[in-house]
This record gives sequence, C-alpha cells and structure tokens, in this order.
Amino acid sequence: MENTTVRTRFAPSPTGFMHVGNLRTALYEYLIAKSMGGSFVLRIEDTDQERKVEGAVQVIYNTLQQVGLIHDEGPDIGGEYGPYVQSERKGLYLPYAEQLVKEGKAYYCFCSKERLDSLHSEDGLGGYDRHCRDLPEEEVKALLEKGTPYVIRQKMPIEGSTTFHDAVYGDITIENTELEDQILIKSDGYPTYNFANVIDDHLMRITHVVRGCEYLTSTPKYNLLYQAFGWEIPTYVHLPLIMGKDAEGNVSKLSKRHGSTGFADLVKEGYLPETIVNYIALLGWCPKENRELFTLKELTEHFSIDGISKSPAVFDYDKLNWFNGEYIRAMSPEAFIEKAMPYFREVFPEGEKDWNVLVSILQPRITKFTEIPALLSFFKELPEYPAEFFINKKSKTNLENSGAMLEAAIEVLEKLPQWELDSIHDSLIGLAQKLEVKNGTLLWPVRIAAAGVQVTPGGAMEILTLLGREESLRRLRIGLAKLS
RNA sequence: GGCCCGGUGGUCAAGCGGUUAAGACACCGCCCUUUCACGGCGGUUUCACGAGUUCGAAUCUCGUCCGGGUCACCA
Repeated sequence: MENTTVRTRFAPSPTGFMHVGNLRTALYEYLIAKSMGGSFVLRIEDTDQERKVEGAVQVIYNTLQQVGLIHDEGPDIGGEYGPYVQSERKGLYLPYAEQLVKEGKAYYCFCSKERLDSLHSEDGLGGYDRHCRDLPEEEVKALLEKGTPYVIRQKMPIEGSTTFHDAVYGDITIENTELEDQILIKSDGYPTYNFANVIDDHLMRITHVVRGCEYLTSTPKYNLLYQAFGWEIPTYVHLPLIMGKDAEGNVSKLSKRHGSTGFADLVKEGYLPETIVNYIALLGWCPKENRELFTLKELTEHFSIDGISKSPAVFDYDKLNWFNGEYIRAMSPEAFIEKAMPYFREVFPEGEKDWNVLVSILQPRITKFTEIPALLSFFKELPEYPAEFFINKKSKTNLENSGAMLEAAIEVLEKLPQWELDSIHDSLIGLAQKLEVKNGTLLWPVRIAAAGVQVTPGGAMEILTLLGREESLRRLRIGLAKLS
C-alpha cells in the first residue's frame, strides 16, 4: 500500500498555443492523480525568455478550465511548494549544481561555442569530448577568477549502462556511452530544462513523471541526476505519441499540416470541450470495460495506468465527429438552443422563431454546431432548382402528379386557421388520406417546393412551419409554376 | 547513421499460451421514415514477414522489414 500521496504535474511552456498532444498529457496527469486520490500541480516552465509570448499563461489557464482539469496547486492559486513559475525559481538551481561540483559529480566547462561546434561532424553526430572534465583544480580556479564564461556539466559514467523502469514501457536500458556530459547550468546562469525539471519535480514532491515518449531516451539522464543527489526516483509514465495523417495519407507526429491541432482551433471548428477530452482520453488508453463515452468524472473513476498502450495513435477526425454528435444528441433542448443560437441568428437575424422545431430537426443530425448555417441557408432564400427535383421514385412522384399535389396542398394550407406544426401536420396527412396517396407522394413535392433543395433537415411540415404562411405559399406557387 | 520504442482490419483498439480474434468509427446493404440524418439489424476488411520454443503461438525467443522517437548552452 502506498503511504505517500500521488502527485503529478503539468509543466507547459507558455507558447500561447495548446496542442492536443499537450492537452492529452495534462489529462493523463490529472487522471493519474485523481484516480488515486492525489494532487495535480500546474507549473509554468518559462525559462526560455526568447520564446516568451504575451498572454500565453492565460491561454493555459483558460484551456484547463474549459476542459475541467482543475489543478490543486499552481501560480494562480499557490500551494505549499511554490513558486510555481520557473522564472521565479531561477536562483534556486545553481547551488544544487555547485553541490555536485563539490562532490566531484559535476565540473566547470570553459569550452567555447566554436570549439564545441568543431566537435560535431557534418551529419550532426559526435558529442562533447569531455575536454574540461579533468582540468587541474588550480587551472579551474584561475579561469574562474579571470571571469571566463563557463557552464556546469554533469560527469556521466563512462562505462556500463543505465536501466530505468517505466510504468508503460517496462525496463529500458541504455549504454552510458550514449550519454554526453550534460549541461546543468548554462553560461547565462540559467538551468537547462532537464536540470530544472529534476530539481523542481523533487522539490515539489512529484511522484509520477508523466510525459510524451519523446523523452524516453533522455530518461537515463534524469535518473543519473536523481542518483547523484541521492533522491528517490519517481515513477515514470511515458505516453505514446499522437500522430496525424496528411493529405497523402502519410502518418507522422501530429502537426499543423494535419488540420487543427490546437485545442482552441478545434473548439472554434465546433467541437465541444467535453468531446475533445473524451476522445483524446481514448487515444492511447483503453478502459477495462468495453465502452467509449466518458465524462471527465467518469474517466477519473475508470482510469488506470495499465490501460495505457505503447503504440502511437492516429488522430481521426471521423471518430471525433462521431463523438461530437453523440454529445450534441445528449444535450437538453435548452442547452442545445443556447449553444446553437449564434448560428440560428446567422440565418434568422431577428424575430422569434419556433426554436423547438429547429432543435427537433437539427439535434439528431448535426455533428458540429458550425454546420447549422449552411444546413439552413435555404430558409433565407429559395435556391434556383430544376423541375426534376420533383421526381422521386420511392415517393412515386413525377412531373405530372407533383403539380396536382402542390395545387391540393396550397388549397388546404390557404384555409388553415392556425399556422403551426400540429395543424399543418394534421391537414396534410388528412389531405393525403383523402387523395388516397401515400404520405410521401404529397409531402415530397411540398418539401421540394418549400426548400428548393433535395436534402433538407426536417421534413415538409417543419419547413413550412418555420417559413411562415406567406413565404410558404409563395414558394409552393413558384413550384407549381415550374411544373405547368 | 548510432541508440531507444513500437507493429492486431482504413482508424481507435480488446487480447497476456488453447477465443468462431471482442467492441467502436468509417464503408456497404436492409429496415424505419416525409428527403437526409438519427435509430435498429446485418455485412466486407486484421494478427507485417521468416525461423524457433511448444501437443498448441496474435500472445514467448531470435532475425528481417516497416513506422516513429531521440541524439542542443530548446523546452
């Protein structure tokens, strides 16, 4: 039984853009913590001053809030292990590196950039030659006193291998000859990403380091640092990558050319935040029971690390669309109206409409709210259409009987006392019975005349209701004229 | 190129030495129906390849091939 609380952290760089891959990492970090009753920490890694973007931290807060990944500690809400912004922690790293130097586990390196560059061959291969690893102490002292720029590097073992355990991938062994004497402190005094990460994770008592598996091969470097300090090694959880498919069908790491890959872009395209969460949860993780629809709360109840898969997953918009449709269908009519109203207003800029009729014809069919305006555009203006639209084999309509049907429908509808769905419905069904034709024979021509398109959301009655009496009759007469 | 990690239908995937190899998306067909959609029913399509271990391999081992990742004073 574990007696320490599980703590995970999401440590994004504020770039102003939340990639879905990052978001999924955050989600899994949250789920691992929450499924075990632990804490989820937000830490901002902003040591790269050059890449700083205005308002970027706000994007991170907004995204996490929209999807419901509420952190327990972070820059905005504080916590026991702050500060939670790396730039506010910068003074803290150097002493740890100096401690390692004192203990003989790290050293000052005075090599110039130029010298380093010359070490690398044309193909980019070749690492640091450990030139400064064994400089005599007096020489180091002299160089330091002269103010020579330096970095601090860790002494990596020259022989043997390093093995670490990953909760997803199992034991992984890497030869130490693959490891370069890594830089801990840069010449500007800032820590490198790897070093700051280890220090911060330890200081913040992070128990599970969860990240994309692009970090798999650099994990031995982390381990060697923990070992150098004599710190407890956290549980590593490396996640399979999310891939994208480009126009030619080639698969590679998900990026812009695969379409929208930012959370904000997907939302703008019409995907619900809960859809996105549900979908990405399943990219690389599979629940024990055979089901797919999960709210965030349900995910925390069902998540477990052993369900994480090792192989990369392709981000599939077809499946995303299906999920979004499922979420839309599950909404209450009120919630649907609220979400859909901005799109309704593109078609009906003003006035009241029978919104419930719109809900009834749209909710079962749309996959994204952004589809609404195009679906409804025929309401705004009757499109030009050919008389052939009236021919439908299944409904048994043709150029001859369609005219008769329209004529009969116009006659009945003109006399309707109330222009609403039920009365339109009853009168037209009644008319079909009286004429002794199947419903479709009457309703097909009416719907075509009312809409001017062959495929419409809703049927003839809904369309007539929404159009109103005057416009409906006008359109039916236009249809009739086409047929005579 | 070295090293690391993967490879079950077009996609997400279950599977942990014996299964008719689940399920979902997509696709096709049928039903429902006032078109399309929703819903219901059914169908096509998979263990990368080759050896080995075993009575028996998608599951274990090795090799090959393919895909990806990584080799910074970036994070």
